[in-house]
Amino acid sequence: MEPDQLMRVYERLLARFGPQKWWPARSPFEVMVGAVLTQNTAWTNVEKAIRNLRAAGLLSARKLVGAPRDVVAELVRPSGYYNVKADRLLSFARWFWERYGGRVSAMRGATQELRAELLAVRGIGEETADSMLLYALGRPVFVVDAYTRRVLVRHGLLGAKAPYSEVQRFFEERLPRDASLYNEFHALWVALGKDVCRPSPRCEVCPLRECLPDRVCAT
DNA sequence: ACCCAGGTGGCCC
DNA sequence: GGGCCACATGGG
Repeated sequence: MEPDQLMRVYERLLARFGPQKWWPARSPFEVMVGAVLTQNTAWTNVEKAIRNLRAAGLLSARKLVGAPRDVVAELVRPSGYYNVKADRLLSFARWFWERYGGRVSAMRGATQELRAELLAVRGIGEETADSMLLYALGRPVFVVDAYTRRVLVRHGLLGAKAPYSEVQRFFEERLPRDASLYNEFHALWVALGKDVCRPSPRCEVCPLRECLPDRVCAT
């Protein structure tokens, strides 16, 4: 696909779904907490967990590091995998506190260096790291998730087993390196995945058809 | 009673 | 280095 073609897809999605206003959060730290909690989980459940953490006053690295594991687990219970996620939140909070004093403004390094640091934290994989970089730090990193894959694979634009880095490159090598664009584009792609490009698809109304006349949705 | 949701790490071969 | 598996709640 040509770069200008992908930009037209973006315009079409924006016209269809409107601005998505991601990431819904009150602070960059809350974005990072949400990025962990939303792993394979519906966002509505994450909202409940974040409300619990806020009510307990734990939405800062300083407070979170001092919280007992079982207390955190109980608070994040609505988001599922609550034992796993309590450990992941605490390992992230410990790293963030010790490495950066719990201050997002201290994360000034090169994007790829920061990415490597994040990936070294237990419970932070590629999507979570990239979500933090883009939505908490405003770095131009395109986020890849299950929706992104599904839409691309269905339209035959990528193989089903394409690794994360390849899916990411698909967007980054065709788009200007612009964090605002990546922000909105990823969110719109999720909107598309939730709407017509569901597991049980309604491809007859897929807005991509107008931009990709040579592509036929596979399912 | 199913299926799905803004993944990740461990273990196996 | 890929293929399974556990992890768990809440909504359709």
